[in-house]
Amino acid sequence: MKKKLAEIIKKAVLELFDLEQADFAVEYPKDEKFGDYATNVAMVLAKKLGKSPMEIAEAIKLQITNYKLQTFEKIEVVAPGYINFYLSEKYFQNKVVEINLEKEKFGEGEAEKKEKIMVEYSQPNTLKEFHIGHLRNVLIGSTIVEVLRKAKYNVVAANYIGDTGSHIAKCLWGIEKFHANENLDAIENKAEFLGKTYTQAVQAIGENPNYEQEFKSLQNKLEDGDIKLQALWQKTRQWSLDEFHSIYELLGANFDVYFYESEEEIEGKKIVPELLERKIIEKSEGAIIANLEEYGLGVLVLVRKDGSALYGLKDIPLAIKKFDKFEIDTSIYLIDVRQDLYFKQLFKILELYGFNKKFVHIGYDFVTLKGGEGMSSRKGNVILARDLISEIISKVEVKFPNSPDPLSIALGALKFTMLKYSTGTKIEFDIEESVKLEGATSPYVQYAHARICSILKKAEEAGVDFAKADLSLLIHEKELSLAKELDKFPELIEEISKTYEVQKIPYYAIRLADKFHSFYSACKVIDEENLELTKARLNLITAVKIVLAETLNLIGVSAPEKM
RNA sequence: GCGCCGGUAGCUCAGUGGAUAGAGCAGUAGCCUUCUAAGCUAUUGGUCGCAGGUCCGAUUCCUGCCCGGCGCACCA
Repeated sequence: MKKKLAEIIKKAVLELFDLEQADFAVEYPKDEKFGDYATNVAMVLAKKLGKSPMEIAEAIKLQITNYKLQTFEKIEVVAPGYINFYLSEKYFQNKVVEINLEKEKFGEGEAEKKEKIMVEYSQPNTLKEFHIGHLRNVLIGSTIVEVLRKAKYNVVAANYIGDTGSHIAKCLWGIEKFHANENLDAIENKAEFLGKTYTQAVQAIGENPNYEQEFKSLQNKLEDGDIKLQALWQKTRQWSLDEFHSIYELLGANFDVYFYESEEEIEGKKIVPELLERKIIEKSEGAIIANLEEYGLGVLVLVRKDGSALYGLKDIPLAIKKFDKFEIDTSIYLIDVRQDLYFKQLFKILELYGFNKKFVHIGYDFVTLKGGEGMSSRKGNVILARDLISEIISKVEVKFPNSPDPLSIALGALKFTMLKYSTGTKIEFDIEESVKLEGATSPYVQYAHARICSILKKAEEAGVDFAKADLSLLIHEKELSLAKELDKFPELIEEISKTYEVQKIPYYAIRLADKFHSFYSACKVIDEENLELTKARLNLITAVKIVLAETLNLIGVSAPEKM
C-alpha cells in the first residue's frame, strides 16, 4: 500500500506542478488519529514551488480526491502541511479476506526476484567451543536468509568453517602435551574437551616461552603433512563439525553449502604469483602484503614471512568462486563489526583484481557478559550455547510446570532476546534478564498465538463454520487496529530485505501480539448471542494467527497451539 | 594519532528531517463466576552526551568537543 500510495501522490504532483520528479516520504503517522499513512510532500515542495505547504497540500488532496479511489475514507490536510490518508474500513476488512486466502504466502514478494544472493554466516572455528556470542551470528544470519526468501530472492545460505590455522595447531599441541595418555575416543563430551584443551593450551603457551617453540614446531609438522598429526586433525575436526551440525539442528539453521578454510588455502596460494605480477600485492618485511594506504585502508598481510597463508588470502579465491560457481549477483558476509576494516580491504583487493561485484559486509556488535569483558574462547570466559539453553529450559519448567514443550519456549525466548537488538548495539548479556519470560519476549507473542488456537478449537468443537462471514461487521476500534497492523507485514518484509534490520521483526511481532491481547480483553470472539459477529471475528483472528506464525517463523521461533 | 560504532526514562533498549520522543522491566492504582492473568487497563518517569551550524522545522543531517567500546603488519 505504501508503494501504491507513493505512486498516486507522485502522479498527482506531476500533474499539478511543472516538475521532473518529486522526492518525498510516505510514512506511518505517529498516532493512529493522524490516519493510516501520511506524506510530507507539500512541505518538501514548498520552497521549490514558492507556495505555502498548506496551499500545496490542499491542491494535492483535491487532485487525489478527483481520482475517486475507493481505498480512501478520508484525506486530510493538517498544519504544518501534512496530508493524512485514512484508509476505508472496507480496505482493512478485505485485507483479512486476502490473508485468509493467501495464508502463509501472505507477505511474500510479488514476483520472483532476479537477484541471487549468497549469505555467508556462522563461520565457526573448529576445536573452539560454541558460545552465546556465536549464537547472535547464527540467529541474525538465518533470519536474513528467511526474510530474503520470503521476499522472493534466490538465496544461497553458506557457511565457512575455520578448520585450519594456528588455533587448530594450539589445540592439537594441547592434546599432545596434556592428554597424550588419555583415550580420546572414550571422552563423552568431545566438543567440550576440545574447547577446554584449546583454552588450556593458549594459557600455557602464554605463560611459558618454551611451549611457544613446541607449538610452532607442531604447527610446521602439521602443515608439512605429518601423518599422525593429520589423522588427529581429521578426527578432532569431525568431532567439532558434528557438534556444529547438532547445534544448527537444535537452532533450526540450515546451510546450502559449506566452505572450508583448509580447501581455500590451497586456491589462495595459487593466485599469489599473479597478484604479485599485477602489483596488487607486494613483498614487505619478509611477508606478502596488500598495501592499501592510498585508499586509507592501511595494510593487509596475506602471507606470513614463514610462508603460511593468512585468512585474507583464502577469502580471495572463495569470493571469486561464489560468483563463478554459484552464479550469484550479491555476496553478503555476516561477521562481527570488528572485521569491518578487513572487509573493506578484501573488497578493495578484489576490485583492484578486476572483480568488481556487489559485496556487502553486515557487521554486528559483539556480545559481552554483564559486568565482564567480551567473551573469548582464548580466555575461556564464555557461556556455552548449550548451557544457556539448558538454563532457560529449567526456568520455563519452574515457571510453567504444565508447559507441553519447554524446549521450544526456551529456544524462542533466546532467539527473540538475541534478535531484538539492532546490529549496532552491543549486547551486554545478562543471563537472569535473558531468561525472563514476561513483557517484550517471545512467550508474549507465542501466548497470543496459543490463545487464538484455543478459541479456534473451541469454535470448531461448537461446530461453527465461519468460511462465509460478513466482514463488514468488523468495525470495532480494536478489530480495525489489528487489521491495520496485519496490513503492514508485507512492507516489513520488503524493508528488511533491503536494510537487513532484523530487529524490526521482534518489534513487529510484539506490536501485533499487543494489539491482539488488547482486542482479546475488549472483545469476546465466540458469542452465542451474535453468530454473525462471531464468524467475522473468527476470520479476523485466523488472519492474525497466520501472520503471527509467519512472523515467528522468520526468526525461527515456534508458534505453539498450546502453552 | 587515524578510523568505525554507540551515548534516548532509574535499568535494558526501539525510533525518527517534521505533528504531544516510544516499549519492556522496575514503581504506583485497578482487573480472573466470562474464549489460557505467560494477559489487560490506568498512571509516575526524558534539557534524546555537550556546544555550534544548515533548515520553515534537528533527538535525527554537518562540524567540533566529552564519555564508552572496537579496529589499525604476520589471530579470524
